[in-house]
Amino acid sequence: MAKQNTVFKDAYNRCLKLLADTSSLPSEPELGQVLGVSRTTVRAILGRFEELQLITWDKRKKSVLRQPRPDDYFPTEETDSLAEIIERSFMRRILAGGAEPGMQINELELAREIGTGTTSVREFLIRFSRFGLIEKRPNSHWILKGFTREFALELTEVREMFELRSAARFVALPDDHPAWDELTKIEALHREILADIDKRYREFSELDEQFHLLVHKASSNRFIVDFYDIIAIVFHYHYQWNKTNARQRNARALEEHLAYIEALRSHDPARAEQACRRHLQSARETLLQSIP
Amino acid sequence: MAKQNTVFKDAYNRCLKLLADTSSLPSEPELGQVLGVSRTTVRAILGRFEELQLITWDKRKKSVLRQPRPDDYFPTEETDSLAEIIERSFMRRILAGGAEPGMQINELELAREIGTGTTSVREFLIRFSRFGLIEKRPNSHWILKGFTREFALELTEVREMFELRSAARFVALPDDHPAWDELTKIEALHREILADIDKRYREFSELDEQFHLLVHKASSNRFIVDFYDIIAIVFHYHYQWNKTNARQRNARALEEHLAYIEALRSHDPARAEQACRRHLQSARETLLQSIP
DNA sequence: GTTTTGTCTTTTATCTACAATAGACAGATT
DNA sequence: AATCTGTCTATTGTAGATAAAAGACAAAAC
Repeated sequence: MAKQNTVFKDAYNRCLKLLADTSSLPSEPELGQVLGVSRTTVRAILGRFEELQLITWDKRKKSVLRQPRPDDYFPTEETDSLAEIIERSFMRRILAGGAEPGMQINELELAREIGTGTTSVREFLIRFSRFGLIEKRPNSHWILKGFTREFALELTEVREMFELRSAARFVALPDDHPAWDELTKIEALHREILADIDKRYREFSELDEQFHLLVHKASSNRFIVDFYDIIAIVFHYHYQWNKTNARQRNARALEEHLAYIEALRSHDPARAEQACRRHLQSARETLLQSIP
Repeated sequence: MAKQNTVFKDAYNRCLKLLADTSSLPSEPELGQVLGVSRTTVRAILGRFEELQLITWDKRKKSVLRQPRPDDYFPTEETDSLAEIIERSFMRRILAGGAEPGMQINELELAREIGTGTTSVREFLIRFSRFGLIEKRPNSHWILKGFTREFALELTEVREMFELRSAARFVALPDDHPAWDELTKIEALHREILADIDKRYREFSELDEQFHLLVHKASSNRFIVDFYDIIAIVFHYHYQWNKTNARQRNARALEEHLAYIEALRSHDPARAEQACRRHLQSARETLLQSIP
């Protein structure tokens, strides 16, 4: 295969959901907009719908014939892009598995294990290298620098610089800036989850990312915002991997976030800095605790 | 061609220089060490030397037969790695040429113009994307964000944060840390160049990079040190491109560096911060002046 | 006149292949 | 005993090919 048709399959599945709600579908360009794909892909989806007798399709008329059944959907494993598959595979190996710092990483071997071509693995490693966890020896292998204590300390040092700066910018944002609205939404979600913490504490991870990204964006600095990718990926996999006391940790972090949000709202730089520092301090401790 | 043999050609040229000074060459592993290549490449070089009757080669005996002539060397254009060629080509297009922000970048077209395969161009763009000058639309083209005023401001903002922090670490370095020795060497070079500024002001660019990298390394933080790559590449191409008042600008920067170095030597954090700020301020102004 | 569709071209994502390079191992040499 | 050489294998860097996806343009439909 030259290219996985995951874009098609994923858009197809999402389009099936749309189809469940209406009796006829909109125009091709509009569908493309909604699904975030090109007309070529939209037409491929419509073609398949027609084949499976889900719709009749004659130019502008696209009438729904029947409701989609569960087996009309493509299995979710097939809708992940290759890059996602490689990333997960790789992260599992280096975070969960006993991967020692200094270990060599072999493109060919990785590709064989994941069942993919070397090019994709190679491109992944190049992209991934900016996270500071691996390093290339030209004309030779990659070296795993490892998810070590030093890594975590260096990461949090920069994170703290960036987030303090961003928080300072945030409090100075004009009142009509859309960030305030988003902050309100995020705050509401915090309260919802806290109110039902025993059942919903797992939702924290995603919310955490949303919140901090919003703060970082206030910096209006692409380097600061981009750096948040590193933090996000580290915490993302870290949460998946280290689940001890998750409920309690998340509850605490939610409370800290609420205090932090309130401080941002106060427009008082000193208060914001204090709340930010307090939360970052405990985030750092949590991260460090999980590293042997 | 599957792979350019630039490693061979470059090592071959360097080995020719070694050959000019001795009557016999050391063992294969030792040569490999000196040249930074594997034994396979060393043996290829020795084989070529023998063919060209530069040496006789019988197992451990490698006797020099004649001095190398200028035409024994490979032309320097052939010793640059593909990545270097692509980088130069690309930077020329986006810095010198009238490349508008928002312009689309086409992998295939770039590859054709440079005369290389798409894979290499693609990998270059992925690596280059961390510099924040281009951005990928998945399944579609890259977008040039451009070397704009905002870019320069965002870059210098982070640079200033990082360098101030690094300078603060530098003054606290123990007296026996090797960085002090290197600082002494760099200072001496500054004085040499200043003493003959009219002829040697062009050497500043390289020295500037060396000096600031040394300071950044004091942070012991991979993210801070890695970020310096971005600054280095921007200033590198910027110096090549904007040569107005170069002599005067460089003289001023050299003086500022000397004050900065002295302040670092004083071990006084406040003095170091002041000197650092002063220099960064004028570096920022210089950079901004060159952007329309 | 604007939007949509049908058709066609171009570009990207990915695989495979192969020369250049690195690296491993046993036997030879000091 | 240590190092070096000869030989062999494995991996990387790069090109080229191809299906998937994007996108351009004119004719058709509203």
